[in-house]
Amino acid sequence: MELDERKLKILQAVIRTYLETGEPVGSRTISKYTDLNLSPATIRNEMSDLEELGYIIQPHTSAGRIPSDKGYRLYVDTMLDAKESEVQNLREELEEKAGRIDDVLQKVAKFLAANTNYATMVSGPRYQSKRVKFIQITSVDEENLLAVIVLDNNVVKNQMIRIEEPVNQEMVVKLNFLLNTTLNGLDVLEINLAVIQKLKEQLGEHTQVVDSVIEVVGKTLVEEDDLAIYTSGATNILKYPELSDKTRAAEILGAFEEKEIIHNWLGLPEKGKNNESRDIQVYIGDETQVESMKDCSMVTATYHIQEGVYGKIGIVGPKRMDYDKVIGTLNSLMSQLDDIFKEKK
Amino acid sequence: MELDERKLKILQAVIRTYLETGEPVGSRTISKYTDLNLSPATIRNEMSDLEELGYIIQPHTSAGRIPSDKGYRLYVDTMLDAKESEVQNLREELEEKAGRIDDVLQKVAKFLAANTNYATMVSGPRYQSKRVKFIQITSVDEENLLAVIVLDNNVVKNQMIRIEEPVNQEMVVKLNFLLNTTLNGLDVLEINLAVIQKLKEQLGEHTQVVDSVIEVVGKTLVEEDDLAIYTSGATNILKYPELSDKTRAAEILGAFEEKEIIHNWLGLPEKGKNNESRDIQVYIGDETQVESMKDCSMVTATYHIQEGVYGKIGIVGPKRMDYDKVIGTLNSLMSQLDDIFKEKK
DNA sequence: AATTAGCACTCCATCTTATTGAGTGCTAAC
DNA sequence: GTTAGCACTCAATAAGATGGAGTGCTAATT
Repeated sequence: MELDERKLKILQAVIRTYLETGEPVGSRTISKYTDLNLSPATIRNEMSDLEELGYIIQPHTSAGRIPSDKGYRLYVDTMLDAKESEVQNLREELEEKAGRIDDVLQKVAKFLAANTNYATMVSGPRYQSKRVKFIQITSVDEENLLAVIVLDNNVVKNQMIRIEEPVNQEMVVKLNFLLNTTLNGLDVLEINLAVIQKLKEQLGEHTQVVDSVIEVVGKTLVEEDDLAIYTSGATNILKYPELSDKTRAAEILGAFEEKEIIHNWLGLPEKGKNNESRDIQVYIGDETQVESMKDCSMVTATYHIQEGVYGKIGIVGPKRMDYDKVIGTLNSLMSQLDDIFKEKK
Repeated sequence: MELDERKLKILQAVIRTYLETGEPVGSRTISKYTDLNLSPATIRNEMSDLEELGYIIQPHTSAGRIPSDKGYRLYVDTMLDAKESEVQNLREELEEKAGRIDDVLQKVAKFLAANTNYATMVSGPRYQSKRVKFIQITSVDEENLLAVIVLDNNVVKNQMIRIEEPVNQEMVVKLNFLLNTTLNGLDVLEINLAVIQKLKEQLGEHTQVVDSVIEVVGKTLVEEDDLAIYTSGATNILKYPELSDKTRAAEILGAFEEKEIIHNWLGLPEKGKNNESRDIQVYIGDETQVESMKDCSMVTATYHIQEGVYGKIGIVGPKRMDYDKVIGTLNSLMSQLDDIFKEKK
């Protein structure tokens, strides 16, 4: 059996209607909905075929049909129109904040949650390689030194170093010189115990203070930056009866509290099809690879800050999410974001 | 009518039982539970009195009784035993992280949520006055200057400043000198447009670059630090039937996504009674002043990092929360925290 | 050969109606 | 003052009864 034009139209009608109502869709509804002018009986026959083909499902004998994962997939891959959306208003707000990337991303998450009524999450940019550009030790007061480290992606780290005894200016200069000559240009991944040990040796005569400074600087450099994850609208999940069952909702909402979990979600491998030109991916039901999300869908998109520096945005909702709108909004948002970051660069 | 010894005992029994079960408590249950050896009939009479006094409530005619807000309040104020709790294990984990206060606080939130099964929130320390200790402008590369600002509470701010044309070393030195002499020791609240204007004037000959540097430094100083709020276990709310009604749950959980709201909650005025010696406050039902929390209770505690620098910890659960355990845990945790921060200081 | 009307059948959702049982208040006895 | 006894109330649960949306099948129509 083949999917002819008419079956496709009917499938589309079933899905569209279901997306709106969340209720199983019957033949009579479709008969009225479409421009096909077919009687319910005919529709029934076609729907029976569509079920046999695996695109729709009957929750129970005398109910209408709802889309299967396979049905959604077909819909997402072939039946969506490109649409413009209302991202414009966000633009200027973002422009203003563009300095603080974390603010921008938080705002993006909020905006998306508010506009789509789904749960959203945004991961901060991951820098692929980080080289030391510049290190500076400064004496703040008698008890504290301040280490400021600039990486080549212009990320700044700083770390107070508590010291027992005051350090004289000469020593600070010497330390700065040594640290810079040794570490500059090194990838932070290359900075290990051996390098630190070597550093200490090079500084022939060295006090305990110097030791600890070098140690702290080394540690600061190596330390994992924590996952920057911004979420918003997690509670939107509760708006959809099919997800708001208490245990399931608790699982999903719980996951939204754990940055690591979110990070994993956003790290899902890309599916073959690329919708539009942007890196927008859709995961339906089991495709999310997460048991507790088997009744959800997730749409992800990738934004780029500069070559090799990117992060992801994800939107989680029920399978009957308004893919059209979500993808449209994401598309539009992505191009705005890329613009903003490009300017800034 | 007075609250005699026996009435108190019965009230206590009602509350204790209700805390465990969450179900209205009947006279027969109490009759068996207490060591009073009274028949259900007698208990009934006493309970009738207790209801008249406003300490307990009958949800409907033929149900048992549940504590009223007034009943809980009496219980919290007078009937709790001090108890030791299992905070010890947390200690060393915290010690290790003590450097990064935000990590510590996040961990505290998680620990409390996991241990109490309620929703928890922690606000980062608020510094009452912030004076500039030290400013340093450094030239990072041809396109960027880096401003590092240390406040007297040892909070470090830094800000990249993009510049059009390279700045020579001499100018940087001059800038540093000027900024430090003018701003050091000033409270950030005192740094307004006028001060910045004066700064510019003092620097007789000044290029546009210098202008922008001063502007950026000023802005960075004045900018509100964002609210540091850490939450955990919000979804625990769903575990309590009396709160997991969809709309109510959505409201509470939604609030947990908004830092401002949390911040307001934690800023509630203190109630008269102080439980134990620490600043532990209990807000029951309407006392939270938040409509959507009228079926919740909140316990807050204050931790101190140094003189005048403190933050708050809050635990939100159903009215029938295990006050005994929560307060015990908080008490113990607070003293641990205060210790840790003191050492670190 | 495709479409449609008609009809019997299924099954969920909803409403109605018992039934149960926990709990109370009251009265009279202890 | 305490308690046993009893009638009464009311939520929660269970057990039918009803209705309606929807299907699948068959036979008639185009």
